[in-house]
Amino acid sequence: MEEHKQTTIPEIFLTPYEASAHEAAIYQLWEKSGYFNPDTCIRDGITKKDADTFAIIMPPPNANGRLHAGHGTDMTLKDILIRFNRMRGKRTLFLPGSDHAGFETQGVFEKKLQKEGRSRFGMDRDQLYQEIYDFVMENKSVMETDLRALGVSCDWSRYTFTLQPDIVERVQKTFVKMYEDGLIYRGKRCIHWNPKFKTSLSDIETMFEDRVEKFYYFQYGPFVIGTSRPETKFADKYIVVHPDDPRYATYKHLQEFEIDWINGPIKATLLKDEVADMEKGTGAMTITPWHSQVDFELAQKYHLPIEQIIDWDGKLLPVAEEFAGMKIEQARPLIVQKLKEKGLLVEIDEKYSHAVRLCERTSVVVEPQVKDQWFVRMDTLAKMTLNALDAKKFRILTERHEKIFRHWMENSQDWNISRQIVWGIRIPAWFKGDEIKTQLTSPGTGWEQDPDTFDTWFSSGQWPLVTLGYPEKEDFSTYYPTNVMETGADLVFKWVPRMLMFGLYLTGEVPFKDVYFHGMVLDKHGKKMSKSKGNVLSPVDLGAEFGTDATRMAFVVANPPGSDMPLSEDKVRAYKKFSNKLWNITRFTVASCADHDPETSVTFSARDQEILADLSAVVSSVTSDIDSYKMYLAAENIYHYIWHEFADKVLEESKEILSSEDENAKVARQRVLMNCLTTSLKLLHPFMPFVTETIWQKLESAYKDQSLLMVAKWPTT
RNA sequence: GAGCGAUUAGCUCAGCUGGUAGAGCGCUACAUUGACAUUGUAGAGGUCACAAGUUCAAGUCUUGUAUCGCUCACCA
Repeated sequence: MEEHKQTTIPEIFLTPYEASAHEAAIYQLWEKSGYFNPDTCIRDGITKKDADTFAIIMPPPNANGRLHAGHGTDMTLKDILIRFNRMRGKRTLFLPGSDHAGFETQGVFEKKLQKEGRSRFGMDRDQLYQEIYDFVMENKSVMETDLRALGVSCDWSRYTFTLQPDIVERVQKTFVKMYEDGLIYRGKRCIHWNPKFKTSLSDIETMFEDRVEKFYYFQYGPFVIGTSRPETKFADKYIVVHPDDPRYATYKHLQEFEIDWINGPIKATLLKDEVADMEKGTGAMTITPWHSQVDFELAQKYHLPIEQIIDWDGKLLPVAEEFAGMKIEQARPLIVQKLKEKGLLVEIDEKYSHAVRLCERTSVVVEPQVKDQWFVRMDTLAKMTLNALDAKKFRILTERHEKIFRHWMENSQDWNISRQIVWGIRIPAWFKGDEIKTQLTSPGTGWEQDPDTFDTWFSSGQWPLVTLGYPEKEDFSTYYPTNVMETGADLVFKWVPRMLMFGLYLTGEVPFKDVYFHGMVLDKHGKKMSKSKGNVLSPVDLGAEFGTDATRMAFVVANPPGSDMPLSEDKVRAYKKFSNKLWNITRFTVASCADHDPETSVTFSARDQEILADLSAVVSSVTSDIDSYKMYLAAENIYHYIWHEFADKVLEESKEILSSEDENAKVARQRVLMNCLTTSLKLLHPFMPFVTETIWQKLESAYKDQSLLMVAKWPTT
């Protein structure tokens, strides 16, 4: 008997589970089957032609680097949903792609240029574009390899890149349509300017940093004004005070003063306006419309002249006279010194703390500048989106994020979509003198195309539409709207609202029904992962060391929607042990059932029935948990069942029955065990696809409804 | 400055519509050629941040306080 068992256990089970020995081959098996593509599933009769659809558009990882822990969570959660629904017989599409990530990629590339002692300025536009293109293509393939390593079951035949010609054309057409509909306008506004990378930025591409700096008080005629930026004050000719400020009651609105200023006498005018804050400093300020949004708006209100003080490189212009050509940091102390010598410096507050706006990607201090740019008018689109939310056309799974989302939507400013970089989709607008035309091809001789490109979010905002081939392709009518948008909470403003706005605007329908935000992956102490702290865990490296399945489990368990999750190697290691536990459970079960004939009829004992009922209960709870996006509970549930119920209790108590003389009882129990095993493998497959499929491949075909577990039928109760 | 969240066993966290606390890891003891030491069995460990309130009954609802964290914001 012992010898018989030895020969029927596949040899593979005799040594511990070694993930790296199986994963690549298993992925190849899946990919070769063609079943990542729903059309192939229909062709082979695995999925019914009229089955419900389940579609997820992959948030395109930026085509400029490797996958990080954030992607790990992201991809794992989506792949679980996809595998689950595929096994349930839905027409399931996971559509992959990558994003050119305009400014970010160009930033990465410019660093590379810098190392080589080169600069993009002065480079030919087409040459620069081509070089970045080659650079991105190289990195793109790395990213695709990483996705495969994570076991992501996406349909590679539908792979989309944001700069491929049909996508570019679609995005440009949207621009033209929006311009015609009055949702896009070109206007001179005070925008965020990055003087180092020489491009404008939208609000969401900037961030604030609290800094303690000097705050200066200067005598400005009869007033004392405060400023943290003396270098912008050369051309300030208007003082603003609050109309109710008693300190300035004796002065009149529009009263003029002859005063001595940095570079000599000037004529200044008093404005009384409520924007002035009486609590702030002396309650009096001068305005610099070209370099401040508030001041710019005030200048527009009173039709004041505006003048540029700082150039596009961040250097002072001739208006600064002796300081012209100087960088701000260099000029500031000299200007203060000069004012001090003139007796105009009243006081310096050394500990003034305020928020400084920085470029989110490069941490360069942003300089407000007035510039002609293209803007998307947000009011109509935001309202459209909020209406859809109110009408429950889509829902945000976490209440907290819904609040945040609403608040942002209600307060969103017009969106600057032009960028002064080459890496992106060129804006299809043409200029001839003061004339403007928006169309995809040149209107004729004498017309110059706008050199600017779109903000990345202008194209990725249309991602669900363009990937599915809006408006004419069949995929669009089949899979739009998609089921769920699962993405990082950091995209609650950047990406999600834009997809909703574009989707609703162009099709009248939301692009997805549910929005699932996952939190950030933190290190084991709950700190942000960052290269400088050296606490970064790469999903690919973790997968190589502990197995991809273990890594996936670590990303899912205890990771409820909306909250951040600490991750440690210990956690991953725990699930590596679990892979091996499952491996040994299989070894024991298969060995114990080697002489079992799956065709014979059996009579279950009361205990057998109880075991099967328990199994059923697990099936239904795992199913409903995933259905309600509680993957974190489902994963724990199936883990707990397999280890502490199936292995610790069922298998242990079965040992006696399996070695007993009661042939009927033994055969029935064997049937029960094989049932528990195959059902467990199915339930666990979405979470731990590799080890479950590896085992499945070694099971006798009589126990399988499909030769690939990936497309086996999800158990029902 | 505003908003939001968190505070439960040493660590990381579950505890849905209120009824006298749970999981994983860790720890302790014991077991070991018997599917698996990437193991099993047993066990220790918490006045659920603090204060007040509602209730027959409160981690669970209300209010306030404290600490931590996140996000947003045109403060000269």
